[in-house]
Amino acid sequence: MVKRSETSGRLDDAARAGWLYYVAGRTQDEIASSMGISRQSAQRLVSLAVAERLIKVRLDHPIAACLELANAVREKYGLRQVDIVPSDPGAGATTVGIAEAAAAEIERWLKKTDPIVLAVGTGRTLKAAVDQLPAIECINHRIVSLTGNIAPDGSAAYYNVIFSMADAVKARHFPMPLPVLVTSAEERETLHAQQLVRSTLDMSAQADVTFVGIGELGIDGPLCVDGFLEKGEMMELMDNGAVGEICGWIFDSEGKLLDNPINERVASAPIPSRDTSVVIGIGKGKRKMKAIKAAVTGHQINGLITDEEVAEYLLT
Amino acid sequence: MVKRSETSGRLDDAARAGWLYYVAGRTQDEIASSMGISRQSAQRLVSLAVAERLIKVRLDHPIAACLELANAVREKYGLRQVDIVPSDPGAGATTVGIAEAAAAEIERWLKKTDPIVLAVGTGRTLKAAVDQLPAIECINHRIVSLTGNIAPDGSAAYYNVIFSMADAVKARHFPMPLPVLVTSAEERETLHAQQLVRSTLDMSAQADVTFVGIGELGIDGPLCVDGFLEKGEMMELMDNGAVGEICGWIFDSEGKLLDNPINERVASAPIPSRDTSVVIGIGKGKRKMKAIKAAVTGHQINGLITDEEVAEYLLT
DNA sequence: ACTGTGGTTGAGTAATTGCCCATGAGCAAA
DNA sequence: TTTGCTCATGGGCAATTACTCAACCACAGT
Repeated sequence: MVKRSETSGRLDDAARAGWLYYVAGRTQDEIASSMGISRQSAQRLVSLAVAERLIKVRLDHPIAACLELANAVREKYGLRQVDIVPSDPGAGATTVGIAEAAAAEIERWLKKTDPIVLAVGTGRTLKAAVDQLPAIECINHRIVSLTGNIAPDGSAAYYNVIFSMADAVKARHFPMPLPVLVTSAEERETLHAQQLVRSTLDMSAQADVTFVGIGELGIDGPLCVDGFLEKGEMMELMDNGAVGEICGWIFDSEGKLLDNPINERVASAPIPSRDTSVVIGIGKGKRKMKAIKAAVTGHQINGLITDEEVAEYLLT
Repeated sequence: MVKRSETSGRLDDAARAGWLYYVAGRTQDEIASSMGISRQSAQRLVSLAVAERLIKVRLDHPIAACLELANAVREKYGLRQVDIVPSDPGAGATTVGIAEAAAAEIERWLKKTDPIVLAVGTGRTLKAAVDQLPAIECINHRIVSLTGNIAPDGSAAYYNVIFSMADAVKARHFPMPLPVLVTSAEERETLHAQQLVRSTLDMSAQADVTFVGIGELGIDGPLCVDGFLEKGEMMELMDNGAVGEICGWIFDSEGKLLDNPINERVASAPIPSRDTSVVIGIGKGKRKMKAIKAAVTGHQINGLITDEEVAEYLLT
């Protein structure tokens, strides 16, 4: 039995219980008696292990349907890489499944031995993916955020994922000390000219791989919900043909960045080159379908992680 | 509600069901209805996915390796219980880690409500473990020492752990009022025939659980250091194949007790039955490896608390 | 010392899952 | 066509697990 120091002891016990349950296949009763605790406590430890993401489950079998879809989507849109996860008919717009898949992909990159620059955008889906990451130590890599970490109300933006990532991944990380939207193009110029910002922007342009969430527009889309845009602004954007955004950059149904006042105020770094690096978009669900189709059509991204439902839509 | 065609393999369905169950966290009922099959079939698919190793579970925590080692050691040597603590490469032959683990295990037994007889041996490791015990009150239990409490020079032996234990644990405790080694087999008979000794011996034979240290031989081993044996005697023993001792009982590399004059002079109680009770050996470190391997091979013990280093050695 | 708060525990109970078994479909051999 | 075999199926039920709740404990702030 591993040492039972007060604080870390609980997680140790949780890990032990989780291992006995999932890996060794013991029942919770057996675990309880072997650890000298009650059955209920054993159950709690097991669910704690799950809640703390100590237990990672992955499916080691390419579901043929998903593979076929992935291939078809990749060919049709000329993408470098496509991952399709099964749709979960019950759960609606949640991040279940896609987060794990994205985390696995991120992990794959981080395990490379050669130093890489990994850029991340923002969004709930990406946040969920990052939360699935195990602890990794990769001193050689650098992680850079494409988007600002300051919310409209001045607080640190919750969905700025680089901080969550720093918790799990031991690597140098470079946040972007800017708001997401500034008040004018001129202000953006000024801010971007600062030395600190400048170097972060330069680094992001050299990213080897980039993970971004794909956001849909609409009055219940993230830009409105998180208070970046007013309802009125959103309606106007949509009237002008906007269908989605990546890191705040708004694009139309062809995937072309819109030439409008909002995009001039976006303080995010430009999306790294799709010619020389891998830019993987993450998103699923009916509401994001149009945005995703636009993003792949206009080559805002050259990699995609999504679900069956969206994949089938992309093929129609 | 997608009906699977027969052509798509059964394993695909299993993978899908397994994914929905383990990754998406749906119940088997939900999976059944979304795949258009009965709940039972869904259950079968899920267990098929597990049986076919489509589902891989891993524990993302440092103790995972220890648990796997423990399982492997337990199976290989047919032990009832094995605890492995992480090796601390910095600390050499100290009791760091293992003492806490052993204390936790002792505590677990003492917390039982049904009255038990707990027997203890001797040794530095066991002493360190007992020192880690918190104050416990357990009037119903009895604690009995297997070994004498009189050192070769006539003083009370420091490493007789039952007195340390009595400080922390409020329970009736029964030391063994004897030397560890007597001068001859005849003297042992005489002493053991005494009423007081007799009853303690009888009680030790009924122990529900026993904790013993595992001692290595050698001129810097405990038997020599504590003055029980002369250098010359030790060398002779080792020439005769002795590799370790438990409570003074010396055994060879197969774990068989040696049939020699020293063992005839050991005044300790016999090690309680490994068929009807739990006898947990405690020890770690390179120097004890051979002794530990012998003890588990010869079933001198049926439980083990050790460290990763020894566990790996045991598996070679 | 008092008290509220956060966290843990075991009991009880509802939900979920694992497994046995009778049934019947599919199929090859008689 | 019949027989015998295999195997998937769903019903039923026992085992197992998840969740709720009240009680309890430790502790920080009056």
